[in-house]
Amino acid sequence: MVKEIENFRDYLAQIISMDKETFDIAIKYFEAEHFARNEYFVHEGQSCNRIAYISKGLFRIYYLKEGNEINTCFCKENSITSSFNSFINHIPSTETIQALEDSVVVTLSSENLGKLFRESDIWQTISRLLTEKECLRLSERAGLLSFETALEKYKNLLKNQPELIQRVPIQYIASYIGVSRETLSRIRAKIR
Amino acid sequence: MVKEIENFRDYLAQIISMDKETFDIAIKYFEAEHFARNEYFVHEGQSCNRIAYISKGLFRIYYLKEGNEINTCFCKENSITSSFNSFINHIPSTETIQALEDSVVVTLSSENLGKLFRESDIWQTISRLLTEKECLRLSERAGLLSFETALEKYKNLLKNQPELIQRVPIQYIASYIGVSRETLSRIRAKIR
DNA sequence: CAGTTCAATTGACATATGTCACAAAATTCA
DNA sequence: TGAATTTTGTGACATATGTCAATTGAACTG
Repeated sequence: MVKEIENFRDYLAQIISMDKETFDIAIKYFEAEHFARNEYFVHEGQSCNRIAYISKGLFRIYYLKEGNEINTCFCKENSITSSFNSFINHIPSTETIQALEDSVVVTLSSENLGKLFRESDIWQTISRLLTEKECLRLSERAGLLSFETALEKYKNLLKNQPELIQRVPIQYIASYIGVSRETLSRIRAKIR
Repeated sequence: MVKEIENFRDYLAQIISMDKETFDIAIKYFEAEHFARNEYFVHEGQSCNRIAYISKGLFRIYYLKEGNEINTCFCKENSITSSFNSFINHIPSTETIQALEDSVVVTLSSENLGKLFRESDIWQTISRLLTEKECLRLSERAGLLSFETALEKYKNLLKNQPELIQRVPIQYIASYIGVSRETLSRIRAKIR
């Protein structure tokens, strides 16, 4: 089935214009994979040697802090997910990535990405642009976490990523915005 | 004076190995600049069309939130500073960058960076690697800001960037770790 | 060097948020 | 469908932190 590959093509087309052939040559390096709900893309401690374009579904990234799961990111369809630090620097991942819904992804191993780098400069550029996107996301998140009240942070999320509240359990949302489960629950009661 | 250019060369050498000539060709695009203490590299609202390698000195990055300055980053010698989102996407900066000490930098305009991209792939790679570094820094910062007590955050800073406490006014440190000036002051009193 | 401004500290107090315990609701799965 | 499990919501309470005000200390300036 090639639908997910086509989705990936469209996704990249939004980032950079690219010859059909350039992409087609790369297809051999891609791999379609299915993740059932609750399955793991990578576990903390494992090296994450591939990146995934999410064609369908939803993942969360979290790490453990004193036994509690801290969610740092929710990655939905038509975006990229990976444990970037692990992927880039070939070190064990400090975070776990888990499917929250049945998901279909297109993966690319770091080995194959290396090959693509050698085959065409465009992959180097794509990689840079995607990294820049990730940077932007992270700085927005850092801004959100500092100096906002729990209420403001939740409203902010409602504004920027309203679907998440429908698709992600509230307990996960809580740690994502840096408040306790109970506090978030009370905030939600107040807003209604 | 070329000392700051040589520092920049050494800095890049740590990131990627590079022909002497490749760097030398690029030198014509670089510009050495001095910033006196309290001078601004970029103001909020301005477009930040250049990036700076800091050969000597210290800068802070901050934005205004309800009249208060929120410091998001301190950039010291032998590192890069810029308002990245503005620089990359050619949009007005949401943040201000100010010298905290007399500083000497090597700047590169986005226009000239574009030229370098066309002259040699290596600048594309360097750009990606620097962006990846920035990503890492940001995700660490996000981790620090969420789910740490004020005390933990301060201790963390002491551990990871102890010089900052010597070089940066405490009030700036406070907003950097996301606590009030007064709270930080009390924490410091307790630790001693 | 005195005077002024700015930065850091400290106290008193209000409050937002975390924690623990339990109840209610929703979801899962046999 | 119904029991079991998980998730969400509430209450009571403790506490960390913010806010406002006053004080002390340091740094700059003429």
